[in-house]
Amino acid sequence: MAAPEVRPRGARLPRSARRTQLLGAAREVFVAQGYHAAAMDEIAERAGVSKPVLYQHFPSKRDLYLALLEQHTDELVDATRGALASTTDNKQRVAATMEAFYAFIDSESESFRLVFESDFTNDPEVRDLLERMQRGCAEAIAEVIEEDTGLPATEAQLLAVGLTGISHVTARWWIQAGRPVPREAAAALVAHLSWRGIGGFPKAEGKAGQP
Amino acid sequence: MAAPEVRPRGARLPRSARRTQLLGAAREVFVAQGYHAAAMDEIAERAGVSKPVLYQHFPSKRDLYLALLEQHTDELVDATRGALASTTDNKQRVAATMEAFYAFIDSESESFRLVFESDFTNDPEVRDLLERMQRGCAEAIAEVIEEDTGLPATEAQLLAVGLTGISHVTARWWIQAGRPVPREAAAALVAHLSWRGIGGFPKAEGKAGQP
DNA sequence: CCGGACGGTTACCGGCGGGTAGGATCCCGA
DNA sequence: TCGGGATCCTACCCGCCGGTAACCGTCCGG
Repeated sequence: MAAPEVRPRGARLPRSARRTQLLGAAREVFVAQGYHAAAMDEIAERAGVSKPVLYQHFPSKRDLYLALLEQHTDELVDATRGALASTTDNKQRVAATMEAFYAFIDSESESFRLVFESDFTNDPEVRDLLERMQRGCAEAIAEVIEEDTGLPATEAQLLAVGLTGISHVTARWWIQAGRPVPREAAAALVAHLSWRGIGGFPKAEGKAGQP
Repeated sequence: MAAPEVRPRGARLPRSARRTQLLGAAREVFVAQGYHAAAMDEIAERAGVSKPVLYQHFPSKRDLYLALLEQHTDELVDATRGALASTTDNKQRVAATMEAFYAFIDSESESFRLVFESDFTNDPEVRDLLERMQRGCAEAIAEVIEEDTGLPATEAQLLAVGLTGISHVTARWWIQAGRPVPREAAAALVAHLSWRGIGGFPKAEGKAGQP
């Protein structure tokens, strides 16, 4: 691939600039290799720097990973909140949220892999961050559901989680299958599924369905 | 916890019995710790046996994990196929499939964690197994969708994946939240969501929704 | 009584990779 | 010109764990 392999060595950088650059290199490596297979040496090399420099900015591999992860989970929660607030028509809300979700997953950096394909979920803090993220997204959605349907909180939460599940799983499938349809089409189809259900699709002939 | 810690040492077993027992011990450890944190020593100890015995049955940690994983992915695909074949009414098909999915996840052994929370997805063969599993489930569902709606294969596949996504994500949430509602209720609610969509739930007052 | 197959054990190796000690360089203000 | 405080490097340590070599007891057929 023509990815920005190893950056030129030798250039000195002010502390904060170096830090963000290291985060970028770490993201690339963690996304490509996962937490366990990623080596600190490799992250350092990718950034054009030696390992101790990395440790001057982050106390441990784990902390580096957590910093990165938090950044991206926050991003998704914000995107979800934004999409929900963009309209008051619920059907459009669903569409907007799906679109936001697909946009998040479709980013060049593939950073969604950190969030949805983490291989460090054994760590309690990682679990906690991911759980928080899901709560953040689901509660925002559940609030709307609860308000508009009068369902009990638990049920609303379950439905909300279901909606995030649709987007999450279909979006990853869509990427992994090589984006077989345009992003907007996929998001729209999935939004339709979410809004009308699978029973809401037209029947071909006299097959079974609703009476 | 009162989990069956370490089994009594000293008993000799015929080869095949030992093998299945080792698989059981491995499942317990992998489920509790994940692939990376699990040590071969611990699996052996859990089975009341020494490490070389483990290696007389499985050539490597990776192979052991793969054997275990394949077993459980097959299980889920079969359950899905069974549920789809249990009726010809599509609405009931959805309900049955959800119920099957929830049953799979609600097993005592928590073996679903191997499948849905694997920390070894970096491995190509693991990826392949999981991908196969999703294809297996999704294609079975997509076949029905395609046949009944006349949608193109890709679209049907996307919808099918969406339905698996609902079950997968809600079921895990339901477990993680401490099973806040009975399993049948959760499965039924989620089946309703899948069939009618979020737009199919009753409105509380004069709020936005379908016109 | 004997040999060998089978199931099991202890004790060890080796490398990978996270983390660190100690020193070299360079910029900048006095 | 001369500290001194950044920034960065080479070189190393060491613990963990997957995997193995070599050996032991026991049962069974001849």
